[in-house]
Amino acid sequence: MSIPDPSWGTHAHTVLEEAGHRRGGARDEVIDLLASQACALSAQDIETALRAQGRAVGRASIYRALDVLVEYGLIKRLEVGRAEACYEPANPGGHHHHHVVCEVCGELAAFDDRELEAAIARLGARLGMHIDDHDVLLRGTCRECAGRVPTATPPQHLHQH
Amino acid sequence: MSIPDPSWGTHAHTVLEEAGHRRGGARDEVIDLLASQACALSAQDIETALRAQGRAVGRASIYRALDVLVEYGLIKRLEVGRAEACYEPANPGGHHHHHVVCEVCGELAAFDDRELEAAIARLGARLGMHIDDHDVLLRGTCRECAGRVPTATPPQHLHQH
DNA sequence: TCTAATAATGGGACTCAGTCTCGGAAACAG
DNA sequence: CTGTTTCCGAGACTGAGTCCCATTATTAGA
Ligand SMILES: [Mn+2]
Ligand SMILES: [Mn+2]
Ligand SMILES: [Zn+2]
Ligand SMILES: [Zn+2]
Repeated sequence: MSIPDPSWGTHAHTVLEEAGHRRGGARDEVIDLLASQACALSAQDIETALRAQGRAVGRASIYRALDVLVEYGLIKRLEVGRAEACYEPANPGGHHHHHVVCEVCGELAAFDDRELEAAIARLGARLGMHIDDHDVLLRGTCRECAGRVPTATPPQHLHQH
Repeated sequence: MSIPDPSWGTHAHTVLEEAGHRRGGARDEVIDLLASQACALSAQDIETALRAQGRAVGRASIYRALDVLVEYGLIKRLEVGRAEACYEPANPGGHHHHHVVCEVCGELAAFDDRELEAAIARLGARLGMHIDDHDVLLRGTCRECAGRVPTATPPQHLHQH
């Protein structure tokens, strides 16, 4: 999700409405914010962003909205090894991408790979159990950080959190 | 890691010793427990298990031990979408596996797939940045749970935590 | 339009995995 | 042995996420 997809917001609203959910201000704000965003956001990010634009929403409501959206497959929850989870809109068509995280600066980048997806699909078939989702996370050093690191450095240590 | 590998424990002790770490009771207990275990353990699991066998170890020491072990690549940290992380011994040869988690009962199973690893390796090369680790997690429904679920069930929802 | 039923909201207390601190214990080089 | 340094444990602390519940908003139906 490198480019924000404005149509995702309407789609999300529609899905929830058709599922019988009433429309409330808080959840709408969360959806609209996610629709306008290019990159995955944490619950914290969402709270801060909404407050900053004068549309503060209770923390409980943010988590509730995220739960519902995950439930309907409208957003994808990402665990990136940080303390908090991040969320990003999911393409209704099922097309998706995965991420590489820089172990040095924590930057998150997306990539999209047909071959990887194909390998996972075949693997699922081979396992003999029904697989309906998967996560892939690559860890490495981004270009910028690779240039900045002195040559005689001991192996990078990634402390949890 | 379906079968505990007793030699891993000695290997871990050796690596740490050669790296200049002093040998202390707490970390030894953690290593020995991990070496005897077939499945990934959380920090909580470790604390409980050690206490149960009368070898209680401070929580801080458990996390310290896990940090060091991750740092030297001796264990692998797993995020399985639960609240806490899990840890399991890493094969010194670099050979490893990934996991499938059942969305219904939470059971964790390991699998090992050459084709997937090859796809990831090629992908890393294509990305043009140095990748030194990766995670893959499949989510689905295990055989047991597939049999138990009534036919007219709405799509399984996986609530976070 | 009005109303009743019910879903959504938000403040704030609470949980609990993980972190930090610091005084004391153990390891080990010399 | 002894001094230096690392390791250890108790417990205070942090912060993401959860829970509760009184209040407010939505909406189907009269
Ligand atoms: Mn994929
Ligand atoms: Mn792999
Ligand atoms: Zn970087
Ligand atoms: Zn199951």
